[in-house]
Amino acid sequence: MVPSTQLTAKGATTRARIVEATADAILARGIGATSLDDVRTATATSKSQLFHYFPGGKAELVRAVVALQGERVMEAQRPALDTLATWEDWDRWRAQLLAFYGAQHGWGCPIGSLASEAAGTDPALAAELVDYLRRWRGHLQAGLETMRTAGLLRPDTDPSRLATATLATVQGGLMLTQAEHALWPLEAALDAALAALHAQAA
Amino acid sequence: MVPSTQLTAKGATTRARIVEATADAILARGIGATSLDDVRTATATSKSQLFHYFPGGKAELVRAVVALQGERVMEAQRPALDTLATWEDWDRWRAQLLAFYGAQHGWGCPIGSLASEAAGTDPALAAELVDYLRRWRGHLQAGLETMRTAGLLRPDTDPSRLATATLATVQGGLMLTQAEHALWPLEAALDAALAALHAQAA
DNA sequence: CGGTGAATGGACCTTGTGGTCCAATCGGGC
DNA sequence: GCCCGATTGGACCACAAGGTCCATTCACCG
Repeated sequence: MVPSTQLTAKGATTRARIVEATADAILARGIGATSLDDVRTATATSKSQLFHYFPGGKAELVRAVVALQGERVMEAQRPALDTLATWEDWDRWRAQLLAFYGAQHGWGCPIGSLASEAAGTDPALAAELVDYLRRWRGHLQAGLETMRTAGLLRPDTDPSRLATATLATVQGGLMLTQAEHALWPLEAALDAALAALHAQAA
Repeated sequence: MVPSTQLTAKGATTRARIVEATADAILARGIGATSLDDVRTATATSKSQLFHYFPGGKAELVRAVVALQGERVMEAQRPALDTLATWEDWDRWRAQLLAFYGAQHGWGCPIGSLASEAAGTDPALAAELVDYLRRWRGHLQAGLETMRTAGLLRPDTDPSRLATATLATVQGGLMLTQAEHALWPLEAALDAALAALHAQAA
């Protein structure tokens, strides 16, 4: 984690530029189809810079991208994600998701798509991505538990399963978004996800 | 489409063996991470055989795999997929999906995962996969329209959006299945998908 | 049983890619 | 201004992967 070499302000800027450009490239084409030469070209850097800032090579660069994108996705849902205690909170959450993914360069989810790709190629990276997915689900689950306790959801509701299903619907919607190059599948998916939640209302 | 060279029975067998083994490999590791040498090893064939049966090289082989897997996925849902006219039909459909993906070697959806991967790397292949997804959604939509006409669903139901959302939930569940290496996310997702449908019951 | 085209084996080529290395330059602190 | 480490440039390497090619074997058919 701690860089073996000290970073100056200039260095930090360059490093950030590399990570962000790589994040864009990976979102567009995936990990396997993004070469270091692509990154080099997109950032106007040299090979030595890439390995200077990421001594671990491509794997370390990809990990940095995953960390960046993971935080971005979580942050985009805040503060709603932390307090899904009322139906209004869920509506806000829905709106924030649509705003984030609608404004994003390219389609699909930077977490979900990579999780799918890494599952079969890079177990370590896949584990990191699964971690983000579980944290995401955890937030949804916590909200559902709060609402059940508050009597907004039926007592027989299973927050864990319902949170998983909600996340699944969002992710599936994003996959279709990626396939159709349009946002509406995510809208439709979110509608249905919230409908499934309302179906459990007390 | 028509092979430039005639196939004997032996040849057809070899060809099928190659396609099936490649399908397994691609399901496990994805297209980009499956090399022709992997296929060679898995099928005990030579380079010349691969290009003899698939003159178009890897691209043509992958297309054959997509066609095989696409048909398999659709077939696995039949006959329920063609007549989703009652709630019992949807329950049967649910059970068939779980049976198919539970018995499958490896996790995830051979259509959805590839659609996500191909979206950023191979537009032509992506189009083919999107076609399968649209046909899939079309079947769900047809069922919903039948049910709405029959008065089983509220008149203000939008079969198109609801079908999209249902497919999204299934696909998202399969993605989580791939990530968690377990079937239960798909179960939870299907529960919620059917709940969302029932929420539109007349 | 001989011939003909399919089926197979495997060497070889080319390109793309991750990674290494060394030299040159920049830039802030003494 | 000088020094020293951070920064940058870019040649170079090793290897994997897709693809080509030719020679050999196999199997059916007259």
